[in-house]
Amino acid sequence: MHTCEHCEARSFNMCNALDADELARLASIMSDQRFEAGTTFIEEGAPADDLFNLTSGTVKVFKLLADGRCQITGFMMAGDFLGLSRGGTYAYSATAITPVTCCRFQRPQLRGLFNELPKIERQMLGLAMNELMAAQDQMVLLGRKTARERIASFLLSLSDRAVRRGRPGNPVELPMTRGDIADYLGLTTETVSRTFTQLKGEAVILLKGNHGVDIQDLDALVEIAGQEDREACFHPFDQIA
Amino acid sequence: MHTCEHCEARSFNMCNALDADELARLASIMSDQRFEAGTTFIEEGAPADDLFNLTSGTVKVFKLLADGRCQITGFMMAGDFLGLSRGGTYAYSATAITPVTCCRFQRPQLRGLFNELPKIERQMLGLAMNELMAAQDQMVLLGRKTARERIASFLLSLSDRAVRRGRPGNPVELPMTRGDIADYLGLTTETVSRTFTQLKGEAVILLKGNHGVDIQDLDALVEIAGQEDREACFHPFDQIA
DNA sequence: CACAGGCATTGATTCAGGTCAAGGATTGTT
DNA sequence: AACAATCCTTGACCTGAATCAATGCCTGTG
Repeated sequence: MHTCEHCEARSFNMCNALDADELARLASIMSDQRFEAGTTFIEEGAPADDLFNLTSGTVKVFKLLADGRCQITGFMMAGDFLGLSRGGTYAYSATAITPVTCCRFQRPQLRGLFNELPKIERQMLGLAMNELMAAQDQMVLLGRKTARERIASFLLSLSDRAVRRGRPGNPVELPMTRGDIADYLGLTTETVSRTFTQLKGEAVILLKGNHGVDIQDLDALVEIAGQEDREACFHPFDQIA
Repeated sequence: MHTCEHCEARSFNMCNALDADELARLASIMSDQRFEAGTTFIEEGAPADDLFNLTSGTVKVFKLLADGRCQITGFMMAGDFLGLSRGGTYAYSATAITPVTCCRFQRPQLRGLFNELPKIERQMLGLAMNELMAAQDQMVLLGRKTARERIASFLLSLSDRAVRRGRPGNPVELPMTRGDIADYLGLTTETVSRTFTQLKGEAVILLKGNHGVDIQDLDALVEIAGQEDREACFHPFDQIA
């Protein structure tokens, strides 16, 4: 049984602000859950009964067009929450790309807890704002960056996220496939592959099998990504006011 | 002097949940402000001292790359809030594209009010979630839709927003320039113009000068936009839980 | 260990949308 | 009314990334 006190995701998720008693209260309405790699546990359009808070593993969040085109709107990791709804149904689908553990909440119960512990609500507002800012960065990437810039930005942002979670920023772990990366960056598998090869040829990165990239020349990568505001990239707990 | 009781934005912004006393409390820390068309009143990177709540007019929110490429992340209208910050500085720039009126709050004071009136915080969480879902839709558009699909989706979403604000959904008002539309949809001015011309040629729309579009064949436009989930498009007050 | 199925790379070719360039239509100003 | 100044449209051409098509490489399974 998972206990919140030892949760490795605790320092950067919605539980962060809670003391031991409040944590126990939260735990009482929560159930631990595990999903195998490949499991789609949220389906766009299905009744949005639950909310999830990831504690380990990586999840892809995506939307599909009628003809099968896919846009991945984010890769979720420990501390991220999942389950946005629109009119009572999920706004997107979510599939585990590695084995995943998470806390599961039923909506009505969580709503009750919000009234009891407004701190949680505030914490979630902060998380939502951060996600909104990340979404805006992604719009810049999708609307205005070249394939090369997209790949460079992607590697840097994965590296940053790893560091923020207390893991090494290099080499970068890529749990997802080339196809997933393409669906996240608005490209095709082939273009992703070609761009990796190109950066490898320039000695900017080194490919370590299919799921790892060693950054050999960080400055060059930052230069290519063209995002002046790199360090400003993610204050963990900005609040709206 | 503007009074909250008669505010036309009240029914769809963060003040929605407040009673008369609470509204007065809010008004006490707020100042009315007006900006002429063309005024950039939020600059990315500047100290984020204020938060704004639009009451009329249209604002473009955008981010710039070092070489001048621009991505507009949203057009804000009555009821929308502005002023997201990251590490104490604004996360984007904002320019009025029509004359704009808004309520201005100083951050520290608003923070104090959040503690007093948690209802506001909840209301803002709902607004933020809605914005996040809109951002995800925009990622699908930017990453995976064709120019034709983008333009059709754009016209429909403007029409929907007008209806939600109690205005006619047709003809659609376009206060922004072709260049702004391009910067929002990840296209160029020329492609926007050509696509309008093409849709006009197919009798799907009718151009009414530079700032109006008459939708002649709504079904065709919906078909072209390819967004199955049109009616689900924006429950005004979905809450996180 | 072998082998099957998915995943990744690479090459050849195409095409949607970008770029460059020239007029035409609005809009606000004196 | 004449004018800039800006915005919009249209045309000709180009190019970055998509598509089509092999082939090679992992990785998990019996």
